[in-house]
Amino acid sequence: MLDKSNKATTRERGLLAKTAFMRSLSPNALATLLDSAQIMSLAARASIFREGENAQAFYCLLTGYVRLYRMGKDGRQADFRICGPGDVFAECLIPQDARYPYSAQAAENICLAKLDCREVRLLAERDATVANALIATLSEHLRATTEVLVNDRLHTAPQRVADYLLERCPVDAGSASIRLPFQKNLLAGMLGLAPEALSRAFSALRRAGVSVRGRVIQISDVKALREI
Amino acid sequence: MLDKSNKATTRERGLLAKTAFMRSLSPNALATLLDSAQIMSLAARASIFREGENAQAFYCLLTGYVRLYRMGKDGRQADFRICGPGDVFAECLIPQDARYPYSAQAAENICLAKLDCREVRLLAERDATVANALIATLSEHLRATTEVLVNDRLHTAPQRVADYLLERCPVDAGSASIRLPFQKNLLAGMLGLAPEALSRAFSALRRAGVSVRGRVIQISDVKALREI
DNA sequence: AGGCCCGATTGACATCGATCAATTCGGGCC
DNA sequence: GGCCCGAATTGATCGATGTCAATCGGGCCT
Repeated sequence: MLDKSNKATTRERGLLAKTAFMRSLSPNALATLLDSAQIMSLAARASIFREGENAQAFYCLLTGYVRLYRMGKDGRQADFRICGPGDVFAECLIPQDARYPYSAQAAENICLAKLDCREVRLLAERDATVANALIATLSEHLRATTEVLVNDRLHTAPQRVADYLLERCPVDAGSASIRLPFQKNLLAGMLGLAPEALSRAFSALRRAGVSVRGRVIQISDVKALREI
Repeated sequence: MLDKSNKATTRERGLLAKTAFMRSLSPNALATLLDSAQIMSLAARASIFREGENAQAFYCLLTGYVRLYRMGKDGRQADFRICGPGDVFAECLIPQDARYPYSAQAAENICLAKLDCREVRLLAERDATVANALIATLSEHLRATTEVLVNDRLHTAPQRVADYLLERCPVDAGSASIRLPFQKNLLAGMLGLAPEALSRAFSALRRAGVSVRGRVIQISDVKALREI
């Protein structure tokens, strides 16, 4: 479990700068953040932070995937967001939230940048581009989370799987082929399903022209899938 | 269905100014917003805006309750947030979201203030207190929505009802009495339940010392309820 | 190439919650 | 205080999904 924490290399600075969160920052703010970023690598399954820990960092994922989840009293855990390359998470920007309200775990080997949220907060006060980026990021997360919540309440498992697939199909394709960027395990969690239920949802979609081989998913009739 | 749209009276300005969103604004920004606010009253069940409509307003609720919901293809609708007095909703702050991604409906007779989100956006660029207020509001909404999502996935109906009750009990009380601020209908929606399921959840909680009479709920043993 | 191991699938079952229908309740109004 | 309508409860049933257990399969390592 490599856990060295380094300054960003040129390559990493490039990756970070292309991120949705950093793309629109003023050159000044961007430089400040890049300079203070700590780059770290973590092995699959490593914990990034846990529910209740002191929240002073703010993360930007460079490569790999991360699970954000909460645990119930009985020990079961529920994912509510899966972060991929370029995503920002744990935006603890209001001073009040001193503790992380959830846990974060590397779903595979990852590389991420750690920022100090106090610093970001102060920067946002002086530089409107930072404040704007925060607002845009939060808005987007809120939209996405709301979407997930509504989907859970409105759609069955096969419908949610179909939605997921359709979101990454070219809009006007007749057929399509998709390669999942991670294990089905993760996909199940992000759809709020047990792995078994995901499997069954895929079988249910066979009749709609969806065939699965490992991580590769063939969709013979995109339009038909939309009707599910 | 009264739908007049007026300048804010002194009383309404006072209410608005005490709102979580406006409380921390600079005097300048506060005055600007209060001056441009349109106050309107709507009858129960009136639509405030609908999914897909042009999003140019930003609302702050003064009195009553509002349902935010989305509709599925089959016409069923799912609430994802219930707004009460002082709440802000439809924060369409990034220029990109030109359309409301959901619908809003008055759950009872309400009084609300309508702001221009373009104006708020511009104000946020110049005044850091506005940007800060937006960040705080969005953070809080994100936290709350995440909480709901996780609760849905982790807890059964009686547990979610118990959670709701416990959140509005004095922390250290042995017993408590709560008066619901709205119809059970609304509560069901906000917990993601059919009204029948809410009823059944309440009966299930009888064994834990919860008794219901109309809108009044008696909890004989708060600590016991926590164990559910 | 073979074997191993973890992830994925399948089956059987239990449980939860939605739905539909039939009462009952409660609160607002006269 | 009584009436009446909409809201809430209760019952019966069904479908969806979680859970546990067994098996299968693919990828990876040697």
